[in-house]
Amino acid sequence: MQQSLGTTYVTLDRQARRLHAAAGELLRRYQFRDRNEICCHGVSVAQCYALETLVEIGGTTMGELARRQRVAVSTMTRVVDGLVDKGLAHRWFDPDDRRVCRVGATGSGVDLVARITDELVAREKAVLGRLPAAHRESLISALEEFAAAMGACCPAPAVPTTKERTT
Amino acid sequence: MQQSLGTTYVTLDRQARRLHAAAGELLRRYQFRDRNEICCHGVSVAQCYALETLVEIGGTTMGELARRQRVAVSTMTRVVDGLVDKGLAHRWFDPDDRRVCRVGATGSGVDLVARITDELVAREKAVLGRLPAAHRESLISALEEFAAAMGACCPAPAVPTTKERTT
DNA sequence: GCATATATTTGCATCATGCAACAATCGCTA
DNA sequence: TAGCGATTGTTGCATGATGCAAATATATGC
Repeated sequence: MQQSLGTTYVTLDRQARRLHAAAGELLRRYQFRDRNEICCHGVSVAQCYALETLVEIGGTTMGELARRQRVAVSTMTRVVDGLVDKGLAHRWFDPDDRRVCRVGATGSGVDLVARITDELVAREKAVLGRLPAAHRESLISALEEFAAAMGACCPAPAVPTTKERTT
Repeated sequence: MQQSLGTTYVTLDRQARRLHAAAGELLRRYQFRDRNEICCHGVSVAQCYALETLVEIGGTTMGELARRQRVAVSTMTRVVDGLVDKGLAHRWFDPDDRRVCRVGATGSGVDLVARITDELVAREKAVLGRLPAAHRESLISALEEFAAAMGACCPAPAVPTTKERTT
């Protein structure tokens, strides 16, 4: 396969369009899956994502949580409100800086995330099972590399409303 | 690397968890990108997706459009309402079956999709450019295969409110 | 102590989403 | 041809996500 500079560009353009299509399709499939699988557990999709992050990193501040989920802090306020109402998270002022709100998952929050994650991971397993075993590892590595490249490429100030300082 | 039956299962479980994490991360990045990139063009994200599909398949019915986007028909009604209000799509009754509503993109709809798609594809190109050239093709193929496997695995009745018959 | 910066919440508006009820139409059958 | 059930789509209603701007509370620097 010989490539001049010109065909390289054409190839990249075609690849980008295929990537656009495939990623969009994947996005919709995941959104659909999440809508259907998560809500039966009594939490919304956004609440589940936030709680998952809380469990994963073991508690943080509102700003950091919003940054990770890539939503406005005000949105995260309401998402966490819901989690607190349901007894899945707790929220308290940081004694060292009382402007800061620290958030953490409660015991039942941890349990719920475990249940939901197990369910979703089981689905991932089923999908992986449909792929040739030799393709699985490379798919996952490619996804990880891709997500990292996207993060590096689209800087994303992350917290739109207030400037977040990289501590 | 030797594998007993036991370690195979362990590996699959670990892979599924990595897949879950990577896909979730990717999902959030795309959602964030779409929120920021699409809305400046005067359409919502859902409207843009629907319009993109309309352009791609050259017009269809409400039910089919809803099925492709994996949302309820009632939701799609409102999304298309918005597109029609903006002059980006048109809607008319099918003469052969007047229950059916056909939808299509207008000229300005086609133009808008072209503008937005170009912008998004340019971003995909930038991301691809950050990957080793040798990885690009395999990433895209893997994504396509993965999306297909998800579709085959999670049947997804597709239209939640009304039962869709596989014609 | 006061001005400024930071972290978060609240008010407000927009939009997505699903379900249930309704409306219009089609196809079939008596 | 009238009627009945199925199909297709829209509307009313409720829930929830989202961002921006204003307000609140606290910290920091002078």
